[in-house]
Amino acid sequence: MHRSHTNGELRIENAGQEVQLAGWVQKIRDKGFMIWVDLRDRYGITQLIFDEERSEKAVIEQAKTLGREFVIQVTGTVIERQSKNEKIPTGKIELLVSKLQILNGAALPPFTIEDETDGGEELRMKYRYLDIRRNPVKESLIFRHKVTQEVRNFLSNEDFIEVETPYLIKSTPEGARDFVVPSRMNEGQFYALPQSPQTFKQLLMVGGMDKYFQIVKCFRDEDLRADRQPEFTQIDCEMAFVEQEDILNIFEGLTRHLLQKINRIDIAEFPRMSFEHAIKTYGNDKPDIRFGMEFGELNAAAKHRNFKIFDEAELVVGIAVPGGASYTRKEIDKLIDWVRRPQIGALGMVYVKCHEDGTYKSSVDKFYNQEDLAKWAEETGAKAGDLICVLSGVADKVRTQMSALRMELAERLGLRKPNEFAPLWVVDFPLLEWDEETERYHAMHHPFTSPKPEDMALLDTDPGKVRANAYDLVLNGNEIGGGSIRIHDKNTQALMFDHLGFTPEEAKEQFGFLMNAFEYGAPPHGGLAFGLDRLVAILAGKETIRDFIAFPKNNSGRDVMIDAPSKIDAEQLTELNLKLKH
RNA sequence: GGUCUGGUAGUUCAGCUGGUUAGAAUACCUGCCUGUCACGCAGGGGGUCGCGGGUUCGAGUCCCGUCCAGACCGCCA
Repeated sequence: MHRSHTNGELRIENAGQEVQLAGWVQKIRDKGFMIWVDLRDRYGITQLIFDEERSEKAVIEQAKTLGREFVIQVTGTVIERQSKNEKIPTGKIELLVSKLQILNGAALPPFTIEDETDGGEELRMKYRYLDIRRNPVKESLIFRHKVTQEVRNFLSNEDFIEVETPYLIKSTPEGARDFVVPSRMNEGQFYALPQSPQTFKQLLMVGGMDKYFQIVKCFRDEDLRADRQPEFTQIDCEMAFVEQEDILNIFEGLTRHLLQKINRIDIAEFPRMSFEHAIKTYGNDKPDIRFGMEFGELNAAAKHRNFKIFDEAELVVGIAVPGGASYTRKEIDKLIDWVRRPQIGALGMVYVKCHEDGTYKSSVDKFYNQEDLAKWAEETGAKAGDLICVLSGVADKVRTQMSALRMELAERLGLRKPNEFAPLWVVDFPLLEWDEETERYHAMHHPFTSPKPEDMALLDTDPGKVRANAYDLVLNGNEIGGGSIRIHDKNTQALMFDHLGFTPEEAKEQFGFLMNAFEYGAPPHGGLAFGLDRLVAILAGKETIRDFIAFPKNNSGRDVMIDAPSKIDAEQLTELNLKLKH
């Protein structure tokens, strides 16, 4: 078994050479007098030829037994093609086969191994190893490799050290549900798989590692989505002796580096936006700023005109839809239906058409005159030819609804261009978030996040108002990274746990190791983590992260290829001292 | 935990208000074809309509249950 070249390599200059190739049979075109076989490997396709006149009969007979996806090795002479194929790099040559060896036969694949496969999602996942033979999946995995390689290059050049942290750690009730692993040697006790290496990277800072990173699997036992997997990869980073500004600068640099190396794009603007501004202007904390359509708050110009719905609303907010004035009644009704779907949950939508002649036509002309509507146009930035969409209600709900509408309209208008990139930092996140269910404050980021010193006084009087030294990196409407300056002294950390409703005993039980470490000279530190799967997908201009994961799980957390999770036998249960309820 | 959509040939799908022998494309098999590369032409095989129950003279089609898949809400510090 030997190959002298790959299937993507041979050119017209190689004509006359005797070579050995190996790979999979992509396609057989049997014309009777000649048989062509496309031989495929990771690197490309080379056409093999078996010819009545030039090949030995035995070799032709052998070629007739080939099937799709057979693994073969051939020896032959590179010759110039009579009819060339300009579409592939090897299209000027073909290999006149003198010796054919079938290394392995193949059952008929359940779907076609082509760029546009006929296979559905489930089937492709069940036979993922066949799916990976297809160009789009193969290229996606190679693309991911390039991204991680560039991440390692950049961070290593910046003196970061990659350190591995354990996967079998301790369960904590904060945050997402843990995946849990029973311990055989410690009866009745369990490890948890890390939701992130958070505490370990902080301990590495105490250990003097200064600048750390790790490309690391994390695990969260929560329900999945198209872009959410139970195990996913983070680029996890932490630095000591830094302030927020230092971290933002380094990772702005990493983001620019990736866009430069991977996408050949130099980012001009890399804005920073406060959480508050993002919420008010875009209705969420991960704004897509590739396009405008910013919120205009219309309370002043919409209330006290006897329109009851707006008068009773906490917030009236509008956005301008470019060119939307030409929408028909039917199209607008459809839009109204769209915002009224339970997933969005708006009760209705008011609209204003901004005509070219400077007049306005609204669905609420009974209550508003042209002057009022002109004011709305001003607030939303609507120009002649635009449509203003207006929603009202409880402020945070309206903003969420309007944000969904903004994204949907931008999608329909083609404003979310996959090869355009607009990164930004969202900063000054609130430290705490009120949780209706448990009726207490939760850490918005995590309990190790440092409050802004100037807001410390509010911690007792108005905890919801306290801002954190926390930041998110947002790219094209996706949160791709988030982090914070951490608490590094014992007393502040104890205070935080207290505000989060931990008793000192609980805090000690769960995070005693961290509090202990803080007694021994913890440096000021902070960091962040990128979601690698999503980052890679976005850089590639794709929506689904699954193509960038070699062996992803399905909607219900199953690996349909290996059929996991699965039952374990009674002996294993006994050994682990476990008993199933049912 | 909830809402919605789907499950028909190896595969992707069509199949109308219930009505003869369930179709198309593609893949596969056989034959033909002197330059194919989405090859072409002729022919052929291929189905427990996810599973269980019900309504009906009659169910792929209607109803109930169930399983599986997908999208979303809740959830994801």
